[in-house]
Amino acid sequence: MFDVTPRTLRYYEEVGLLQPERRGAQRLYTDRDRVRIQLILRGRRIGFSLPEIAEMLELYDADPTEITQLRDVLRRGDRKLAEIDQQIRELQAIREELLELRDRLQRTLDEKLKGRDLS
Amino acid sequence: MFDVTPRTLRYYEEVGLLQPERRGAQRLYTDRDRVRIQLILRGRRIGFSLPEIAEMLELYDADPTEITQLRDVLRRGDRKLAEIDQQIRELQAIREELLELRDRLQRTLDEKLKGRDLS
DNA sequence: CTGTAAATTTACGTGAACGTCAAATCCGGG
DNA sequence: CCCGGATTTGACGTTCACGTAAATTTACAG
Repeated sequence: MFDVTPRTLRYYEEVGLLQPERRGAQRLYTDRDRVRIQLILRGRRIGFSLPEIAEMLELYDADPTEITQLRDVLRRGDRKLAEIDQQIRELQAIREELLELRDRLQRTLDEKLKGRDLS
Repeated sequence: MFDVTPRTLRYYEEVGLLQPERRGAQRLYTDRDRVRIQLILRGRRIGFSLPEIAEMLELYDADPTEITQLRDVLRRGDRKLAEIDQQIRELQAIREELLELRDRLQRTLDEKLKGRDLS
């Protein structure tokens, strides 16, 4: 369904990212599990480690009854947001550089083509 | 200087990302090397593998004399750009979700505080 | 109940990206 | 030239995120 092997799902369970129900010995992945799997895979695609992803998932399923706990979750969420903003900035920096490089190459290509026309 | 161990630099050299000069047996890291090191580290921070980073570095130091080669480099650069744009989009998606979550938590915190005031 | 296909468990293997440690080598100062 | 500290060179170890193969166990049609 998500192009993921059973081994991977069991590993995610092993490290605490998933807790599928059991019907006897078989694992039952609920909608909640499927959502979490998608979040995990997206996190992996952008290079987060499984512990980092775990931090983010904890933000989601935390049901903080205590005000101090709630403040704590908010603080951790803000830290994560700052990290992500930083990462976006780094990606945009690389993007800018690649665009510059692209323009340079494009110009030298244009020159070479013009030179060829004149010959 | 960049908070990186000698072992790491030698490993990057081993896999072809760096080619520092030698004064006798000692490695001499030039400005060019230092720039490359920064690019490598930035790539690592945002989760690129060393082979992926190698691809990008090749784009920089390619000096394509042949027009076909130049077109090829341009094409590879565009592919990389597309990947990076995709990654930025995924990060922004996560960012949006975290912001939503943050707002929800903030609101329940506000309610709890209001409830406490009234008691 | 029984065979068998599927799911689980257990355990070892793997590639990437370094860490770590010892041995050898180099290199500048006296 | 000699020596002590720095650098280099293997070589093996480690962690993460799974892959893989074998042995069990389970589930279910007939």
